[in-house]
Amino acid sequence: MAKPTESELKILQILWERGASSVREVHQVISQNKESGYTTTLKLMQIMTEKGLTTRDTSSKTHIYIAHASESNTKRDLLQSFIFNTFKGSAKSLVLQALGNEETSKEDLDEIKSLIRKIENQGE
Amino acid sequence: MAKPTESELKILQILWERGASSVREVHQVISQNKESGYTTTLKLMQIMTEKGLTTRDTSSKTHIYIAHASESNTKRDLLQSFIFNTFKGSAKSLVLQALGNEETSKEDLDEIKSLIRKIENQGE
DNA sequence: TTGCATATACGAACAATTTCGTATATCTTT
DNA sequence: AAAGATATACGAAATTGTTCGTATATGCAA
Repeated sequence: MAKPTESELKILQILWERGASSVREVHQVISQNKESGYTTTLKLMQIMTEKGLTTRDTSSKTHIYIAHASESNTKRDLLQSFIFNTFKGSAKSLVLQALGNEETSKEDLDEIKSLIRKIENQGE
Repeated sequence: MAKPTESELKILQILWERGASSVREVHQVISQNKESGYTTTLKLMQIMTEKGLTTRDTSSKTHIYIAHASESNTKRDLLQSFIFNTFKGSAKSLVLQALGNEETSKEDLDEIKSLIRKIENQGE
């Protein structure tokens, strides 16, 4: 699956969240944060379909688009290459930086600890 | 500080690691992984200087470049916007994904746990 | 059935990034 | 001092991504 650009990712996120949607629906969500033309969104979604990032149902006048790239795979790949480019491939560096930077709530920390425990116990 | 592009980041990483370097030195490192012309690297480093990402000592024929963007700030900013774009701003999601994806060594997990403990004790 | 609202198709402008060729200056060696 | 090696400067092509205008088709309402 091709790596989505930043704009394409935004559209994928909307499709993942809303499920199958028309261009107008997607464009409405985008317009909430950013001024942009309707045909810009249309064109992007057409390109995404060419790339295989989305598929669409063209049986009625209003085409309905569906994310074809899965959320988990896409995020995994993007994270992978981000770690490679920015942290020389070290997931640990990334995690330490991320936890160090932000205010992380007690609940979030608990969740992370719980995952670590699970990983640690896998070898048994 | 302007956000570096992917190529610029690669150069910054080299400067962070090697310290002050000439264009040729940087280009030699880049050439190990990827075929590319010398003047390409030169041009990039000139642009980076315009942007303020690097400074240079032009007192001798061979200019010596120095990273001006700090490693920690740059990585923090890049991580910030990556989390925003890809994980809707949730550092927790990113960490869970990163730990889930990769084989993380026992030592790395210990280090992460230790940081978590430190964060947890900060409020006391 | 005519006209208005709304859709898609598609070329092309624009912008940002990357790449490189060529001109020219500066050392170093003979 | 001349020649060769090595540097920078800089314009511009090539590439990739984003944005939009305009043409045209389709459905709906009066």
